[in-house]
Amino acid sequence: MTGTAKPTLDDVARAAGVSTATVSRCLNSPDQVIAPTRVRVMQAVEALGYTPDFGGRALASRRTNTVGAIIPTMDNAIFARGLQSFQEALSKFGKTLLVASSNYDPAREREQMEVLAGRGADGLLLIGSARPESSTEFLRRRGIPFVGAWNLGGEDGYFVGFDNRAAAARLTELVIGYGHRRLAMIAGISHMNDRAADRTAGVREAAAAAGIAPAELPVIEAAYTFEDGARAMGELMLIIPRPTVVMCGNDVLAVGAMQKARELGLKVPGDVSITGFDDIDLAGVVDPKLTTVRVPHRRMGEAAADMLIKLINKQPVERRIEIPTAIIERGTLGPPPAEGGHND
Amino acid sequence: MTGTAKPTLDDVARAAGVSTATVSRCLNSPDQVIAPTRVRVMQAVEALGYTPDFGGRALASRRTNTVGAIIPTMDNAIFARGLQSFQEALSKFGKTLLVASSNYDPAREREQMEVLAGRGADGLLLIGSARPESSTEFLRRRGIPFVGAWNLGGEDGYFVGFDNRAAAARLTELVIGYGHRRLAMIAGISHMNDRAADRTAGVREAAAAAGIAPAELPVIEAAYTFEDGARAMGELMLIIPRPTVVMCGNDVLAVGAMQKARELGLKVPGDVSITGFDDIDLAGVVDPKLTTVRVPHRRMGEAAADMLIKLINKQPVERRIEIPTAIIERGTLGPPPAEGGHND
DNA sequence: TCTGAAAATGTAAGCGCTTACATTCGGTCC
DNA sequence: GGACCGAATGTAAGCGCTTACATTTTCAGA
Repeated sequence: MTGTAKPTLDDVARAAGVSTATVSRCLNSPDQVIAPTRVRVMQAVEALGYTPDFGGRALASRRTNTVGAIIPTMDNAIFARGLQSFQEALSKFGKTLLVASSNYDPAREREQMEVLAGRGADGLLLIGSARPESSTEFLRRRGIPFVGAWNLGGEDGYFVGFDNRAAAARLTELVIGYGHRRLAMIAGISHMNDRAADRTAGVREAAAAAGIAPAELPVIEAAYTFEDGARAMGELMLIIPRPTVVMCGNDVLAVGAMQKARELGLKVPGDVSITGFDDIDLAGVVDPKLTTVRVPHRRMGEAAADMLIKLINKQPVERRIEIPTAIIERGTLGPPPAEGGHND
Repeated sequence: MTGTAKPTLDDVARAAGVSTATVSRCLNSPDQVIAPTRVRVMQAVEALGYTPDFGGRALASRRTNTVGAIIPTMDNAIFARGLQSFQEALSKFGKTLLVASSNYDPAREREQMEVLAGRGADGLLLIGSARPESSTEFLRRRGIPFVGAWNLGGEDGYFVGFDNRAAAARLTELVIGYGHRRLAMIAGISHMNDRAADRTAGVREAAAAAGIAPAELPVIEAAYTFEDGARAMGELMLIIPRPTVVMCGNDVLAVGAMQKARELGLKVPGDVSITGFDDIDLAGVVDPKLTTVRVPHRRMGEAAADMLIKLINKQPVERRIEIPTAIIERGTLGPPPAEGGHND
């Protein structure tokens, strides 16, 4: 404990008997400094426990090598996984990731944008595309490139993600192909969440295309927990005639629904089919295993990092990179039960 | 798009026709500035899309209002949840959280410490206590307070967490109380993970106290996935005489084990009992529901924030805050099967 | 109307670092 | 041996901000 004050470049320079410029060079471009000097400087660095001050460095060099990500919540495995690989990819380019969360609140997202901009983020990763024009305008004005992930946006902006809508539609077509006509849906909360909204839209679209009237397709929105999924399932199962399939906006809801079905004494898929979305680990563990849509988060994280780096370096990039999804058929989707008796 | 350059305090001052000092005061202590001036300044801020540069501010004020957290991986719901509440608690004090991950590598953890120190973190949240002396020495020398979380450490340092060892021991006593003598364990990877190591130690300790020789207690370490849990379970079930209970280092492993048991045609808890640890949401969803240890992550996150803030403000604090855990008895622990026939 | 203290604002000195430019050093070549 | 040159190092000017201190303005009280 040689004193609590943070050592500065100057301290190191004095200790090593060189100028601050030489110390700086030792740290940033070592080969410009002759070996004996370098060794002496490095020893001083070590001895003092010096670490460069980020603020000073950023100020002087006008570079930060930092990129920011603003996710709705950390408390969701989906984002955690994608973010982890985003970070890994980034660190290969010597970039540091700063993570902030918005709690699904656009105002808070904007705040975090300002914080990250102030911290000198070279670029930003955002989730989805649902945000006020003023927020993107702010970034554009500042010249901070950003990419939207987990979904594909509209005309302008850069995106890497999935076509949630198309995937949901394809799954719905499969469901209808099994002979189901009485569909129901437990959707994620769509407010400020275009991923959830698109999935719902996809299901509705495909149902409509098959001649199922929108009024015939009950949709309940539920928060991202097993309990909420179960609760929604409870409501849906009260409907007469009972839906023969419940399509869920994500796997967590689907597992909640399965649990409720079991409680109600309903066999899956014998009495009611259930589908999920995301293909999280859990989907392979429940019994029967969940039929769902695989969404490759890791690949998306990497692709997003790649795109953002290129944007920062002003290299040419595609505006949209679509990561393909795949329907994983497992055990929870089957043909509808034979018509007739209310099995009571 | 009024130009891409980042506006500075100076730009705002000029636009508002005041000095930079006044602008700074508007931003930091608005009541020192008379209303008309303040309005004019704020309009200029708005019009230019100005956000203060963090580096410059940190440099000049020697304050950052930043705290850092270094977690092993983001890819784990356990940390995500605790961190989320840590952050929420922190933001009430106007602190910003910077998250870094170490990938369970002490060298990388040390690196991140230096990065965060360089970024001016006022304090640090670390996970557990397994790290080289040199790392903690570095922080101490820098006068950066830190608290270890998720576990309780040794003599020195500040900790808020659970007594993983005692909790595991209590659960083991319960298991033995059910009449089990042939225990086995699927432990988390203990390398650089004192939480996993402590849980294993607790089980061993209680078993030994009940007269079960260490050699009679097979332990397999497995990574944090369903698959690894299932694989370990497979190996354990080959042992003759077969263990009557498998205690798992966390719920994920336990669910993997349950899945394997089902595959093998073994009834839980009829043929083999299984216990978990953590009480994640999943524990209440599997069938039968998992008997496990509840670990209140949110409360821990809050307590950790509280402790760190006090440390930063040099207020008095307890060195250790233990968050109590609770055994949650549900459906996967029962008496051992009657002795005799190998049910073949 | 004038005085003086308090309130509002301005001035300018750094905070720790990088970097353009200046200086010094150690060789090489004639 | 001296001129010259590239390599190594030093000097010093900011980067955008806060803040101690100086200056100006305001306004209550006489």
